[in-house]
Amino acid sequence: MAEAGRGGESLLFLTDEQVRKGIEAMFFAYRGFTADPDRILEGMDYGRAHHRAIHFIGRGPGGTVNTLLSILGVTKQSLNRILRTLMEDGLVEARVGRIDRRERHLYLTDKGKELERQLSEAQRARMRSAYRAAGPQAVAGFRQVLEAMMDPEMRRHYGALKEGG
Amino acid sequence: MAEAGRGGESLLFLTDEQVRKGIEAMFFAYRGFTADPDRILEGMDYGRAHHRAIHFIGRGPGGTVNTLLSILGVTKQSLNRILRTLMEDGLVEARVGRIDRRERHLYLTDKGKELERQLSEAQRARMRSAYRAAGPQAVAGFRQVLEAMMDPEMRRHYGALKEGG
DNA sequence: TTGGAAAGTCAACATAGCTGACATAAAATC
DNA sequence: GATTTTATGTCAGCTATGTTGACTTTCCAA
Repeated sequence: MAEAGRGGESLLFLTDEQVRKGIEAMFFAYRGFTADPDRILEGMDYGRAHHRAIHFIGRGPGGTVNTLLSILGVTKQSLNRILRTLMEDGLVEARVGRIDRRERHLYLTDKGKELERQLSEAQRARMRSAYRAAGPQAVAGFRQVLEAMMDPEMRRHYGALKEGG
Repeated sequence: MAEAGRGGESLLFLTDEQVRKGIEAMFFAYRGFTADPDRILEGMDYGRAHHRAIHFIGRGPGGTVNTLLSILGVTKQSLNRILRTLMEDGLVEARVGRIDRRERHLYLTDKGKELERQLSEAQRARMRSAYRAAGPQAVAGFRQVLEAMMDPEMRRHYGALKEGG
């Protein structure tokens, strides 16, 4: 790989080793990223899949099952199992669509919102602390790289969620 | 949350919304991050766990099972199943320790190196392309935030892997 | 030399993915 | 009005990869 010593500084950083370190950074950081919610959920009958469903239902209340399906990228059978338990436990509510009555629109109940808040707070605390440690400029770069790493369809979903900055 | 309008610009970016977007960026980007190796492995009898084992054995040849265990953060029983199939298939070799004969030192065979190369190349291509799209400064920020997000023990492993810049 | 700790293995179980087949209801189309 | 398509849900069964518990082999130290 090594693109000759004289490469402009715009290319110099792309050594194989640098790229590998990026890969490992993603791996180790993702573990930290999920660690706190995982800890909260262990003991309850829920797992990471429940967390993801709760997160995105909370983020886009009234979304349909199909929407959630394409955000999460799992099969309907897999999602259905999760949703069923969440509804049975009264964390999520599915309302029949008024315009198209085949659709189910998903909402968090108060109980669901409470768990969402708890999970989210733990995860945000870590993210906020990482942001603080790295500084504003690093945060911008972080988001740029991650966005460039997404598949186009995921980037679409990502962009569709309401913006904060 | 909302830290009053007058917060210095060093704090202003830490709105709840910004932090949530960071969380979602991690989620969607990680999907892209694993997508290419997953595609390669589907059809073979291997999954993501095999990829991780192959990656870190390739990265630190001669490491013991215990080292790998603490890097991967799974139980030895879980790792053992993965390692057994990789050894049966002749991708990984375990050599009994010369000093402490309880230890097994792990190495990739030529066949193992070949699969490692193939997986790594796919993943590096995406990472490199994201790096290019985002630019050198963004890459530095990306790594800073990810590093700050790791649990300390993971950061230790991360730092121990040979540096490239 | 014996007993505990460490490394690794075997067995059994749980979670959450997957595919395939099928059911139901509603909407869209012909 | 009949047919087809869409959205959702369900059953059954498979796979990958986690888990715990019990066990063996090896090493070390009291």
